[in-house]
Amino acid sequence: MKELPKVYDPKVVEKKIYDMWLKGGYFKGKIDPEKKPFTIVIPPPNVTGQLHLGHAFDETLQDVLIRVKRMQGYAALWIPGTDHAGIATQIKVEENLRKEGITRYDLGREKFLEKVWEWKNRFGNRIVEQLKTLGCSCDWDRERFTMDEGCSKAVREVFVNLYNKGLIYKGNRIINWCPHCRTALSDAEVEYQDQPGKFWHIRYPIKDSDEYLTIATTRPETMLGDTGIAVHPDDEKYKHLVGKKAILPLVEREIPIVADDFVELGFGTGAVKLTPCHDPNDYEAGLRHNLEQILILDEDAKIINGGKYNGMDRYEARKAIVADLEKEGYLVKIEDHDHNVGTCYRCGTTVEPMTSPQWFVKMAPLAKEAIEVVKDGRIKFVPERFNKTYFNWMENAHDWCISRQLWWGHQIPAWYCDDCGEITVSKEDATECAHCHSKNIHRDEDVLDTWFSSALWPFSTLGWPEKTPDLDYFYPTSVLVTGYDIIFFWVARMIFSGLEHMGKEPFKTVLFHGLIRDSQGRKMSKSLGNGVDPIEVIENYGADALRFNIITGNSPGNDMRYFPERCEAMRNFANKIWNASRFVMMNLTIDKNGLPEKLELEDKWLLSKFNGLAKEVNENIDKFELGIAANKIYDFIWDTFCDWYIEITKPRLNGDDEDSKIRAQQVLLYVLTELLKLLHPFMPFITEEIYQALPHDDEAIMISKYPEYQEKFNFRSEEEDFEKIMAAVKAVRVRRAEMGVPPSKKPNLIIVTDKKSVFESGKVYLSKLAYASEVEITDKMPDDPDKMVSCATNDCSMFMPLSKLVDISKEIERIEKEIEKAKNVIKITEGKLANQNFVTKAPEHVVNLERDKITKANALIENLTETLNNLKQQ
RNA sequence: GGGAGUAUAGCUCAGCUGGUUAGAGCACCUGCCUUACAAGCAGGGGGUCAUAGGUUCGAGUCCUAUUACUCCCACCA
Repeated sequence: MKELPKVYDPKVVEKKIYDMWLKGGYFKGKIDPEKKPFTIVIPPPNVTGQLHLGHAFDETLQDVLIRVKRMQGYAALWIPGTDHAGIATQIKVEENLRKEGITRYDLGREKFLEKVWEWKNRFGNRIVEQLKTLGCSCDWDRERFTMDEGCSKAVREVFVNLYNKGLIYKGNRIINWCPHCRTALSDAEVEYQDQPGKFWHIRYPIKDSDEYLTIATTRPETMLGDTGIAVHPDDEKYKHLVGKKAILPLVEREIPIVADDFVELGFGTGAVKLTPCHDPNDYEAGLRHNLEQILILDEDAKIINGGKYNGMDRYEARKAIVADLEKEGYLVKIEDHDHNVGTCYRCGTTVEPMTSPQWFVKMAPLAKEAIEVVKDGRIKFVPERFNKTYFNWMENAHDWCISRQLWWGHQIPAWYCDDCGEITVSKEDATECAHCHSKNIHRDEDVLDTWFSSALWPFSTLGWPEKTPDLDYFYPTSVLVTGYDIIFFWVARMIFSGLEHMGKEPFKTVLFHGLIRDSQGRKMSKSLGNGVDPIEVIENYGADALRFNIITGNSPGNDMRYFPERCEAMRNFANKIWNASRFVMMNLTIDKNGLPEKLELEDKWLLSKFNGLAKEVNENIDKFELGIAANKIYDFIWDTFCDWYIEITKPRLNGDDEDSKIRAQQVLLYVLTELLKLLHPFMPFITEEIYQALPHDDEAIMISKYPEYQEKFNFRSEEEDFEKIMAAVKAVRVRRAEMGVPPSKKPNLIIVTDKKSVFESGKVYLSKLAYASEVEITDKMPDDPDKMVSCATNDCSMFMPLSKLVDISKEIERIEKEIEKAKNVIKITEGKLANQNFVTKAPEHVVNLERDKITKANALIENLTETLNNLKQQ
């Protein structure tokens, strides 16, 4: 048998094991008509990013699921890949260029893209390697990238299909513009923050009148684009002004006053300036009232069409305009006013709403079935509460702005004809206008939103638009595991995309997890410097410890705090398994795994307990309660297997009964192996390492069969009998601890019981567990009980000649207390049973449990009273 | 303005469809190096399950209200 070191060292093991798996080809997802498919697609991390704890969490959940399913006999496939992450990556490369003092415009599109590809090739592998150190069992041969050939093909296919169906259109509509990234953003990419601001009250004179209207605004510079004023139709204060014109201060433009009920009565001054090009509400109102659209900001948020303010930055212009308004007497007052400011989710810059010619996906027709599919359960969200969030978003989603003024990404497959002005959209690169056949065409410069390609991930990774066997077999995927923070960005869009292009939902279940926060509950971020590098954790504690830390104590959809100390506890657990396995190996003289015909009471107890564990763990996993499952395995290994069963086998292994010795080994080996299998998805490395060192049937634990409930191991009565022995052992230990007797002091132990045969079967190990020199099992009380220390359970009274150590009066007191306690239990229970309602309405087994409780308590009282009387006789 | 979540031991959290005396890890206290493991073993202390009502034979678990914190969504200029 192999000699194992005393302390488990993950560092030497993990790399070796991972290579072994790779070599075995166990990660490969293979089409097998005999098997059911189980598919997961990885949420593709940014190709140039590096692993953070959030990924580690996400990937660990997926790896646990995929490993379990693989072991359960499914054709498991986990498709890995990375995302080109349009804005994020482009920003990084641009930042890098800035260090050299150049911008992307200096390089030009083509050269710049070369740089990005270089960057991608340089860092693209980093995160993949990091996933491997975590133990992810992805099918690396199928690794994909959202800008690889296949994905590009899928993107074009989708774009053209949707365009032809009228679900993609180009329009000059109001969008969110990030002046820093110099691109349009979708609604989802804008983060709103409450910021302290001001309310500037400005006086707008009415034409041909001495009257004026006062209007409050948080963005005075936008007045340059004002083309109207709205008041509520029922607002008595302003009714007479509707239809008249106001003179826009500073600009001197005449603008109409209109009535529109989007104006909220009683808010602000009751009059709203309308800037159709720079506010979504005003845009709509402008359309309703046929107002002129004047764009006053350019790509850098500098003023255009603003006369003397032209060229000023938006904030500079704000200052200048406020100063001018004041100078000319238009400024009524300035109030403090907090308001919600939209910021770019990538760079944090305040975005400007503005009209701009962009591409959009029409949401309403796509949303319909996307809502249906979750409502009717074809897609299940775990936890269910995210349904509501999802419905709310889907029902109200505006059209999705998909064009980005970036260079890194999928360039939009649309060509404009310089002759007839029509648009040609095509899967292949167009060479002529589809309308007038002019060769005089140029391609749209813009690229698509990153999430446009991510939305196709569940089928583009399987080969779509080709009709591949993979697609046929593995789609729809089984589970999608992701954080609730990208439900809109990604999950929602995958759902309508899958339905639209595949005609089938992209996954059956979505498992949402929460965010990992730091130990104080704060979000981990670069600026706070509170991020935890999982790679560092793996180096210190091992991937298994990290995985187990993350998995346990977490429930779906809830955020969790990360405590480094917990990794220590999990490393200790790994070490515990390691040493338990060492113990088994050290005592092993057999070289084959298999259970004996004959089983002792404790063997049956262990097998029966394990059987229950396997049942529960499978159930928990089916319900995605991975944390609970992991905890149960932890408890079983540590408590049931190590602290009880291993201790019990020691006398057998060191004893003279060769037959019993072998049988103990067989049970030890069998249960240890099964436990390792049960644990393997959670702690893949250490379980594989140990499995390889044990006599084993399968090539690798990761392709062995996942344990499940087996009726033949259901030994209920043996379980109960053995627990009687456990109770006795615990009672002795408590008594000794109370008296402070060290384990080295080993007295005789007399067990008085009417269940002699049960206790007889525990005789081999009772002395060891109860620190006794010898154990006598009898149904007669000892002659001199008063000279002994005693304790009792429901099934026995026990005596130890340690009376010198104990104060008789104290002992009497203690026993009386115990009797009191037992009597109290009886009182409460009898009260319950006296309640006719309880007895008739509660299920029978519950009532029986209560009855049983009384019987047991009575037995205990009897045992205790007997002892007490003996003591008192002195 | 709408929606959701959380509130359980000193700390971090489990507790599924209501059913024995509410659990774990860490921390704490006592005693042990008992030849697998001191990264360990045995024992222990510590909780009116946020508050107030209600449903029920029975509530940490279901319902209603309240409080506190967190998050998401929304066009109050």
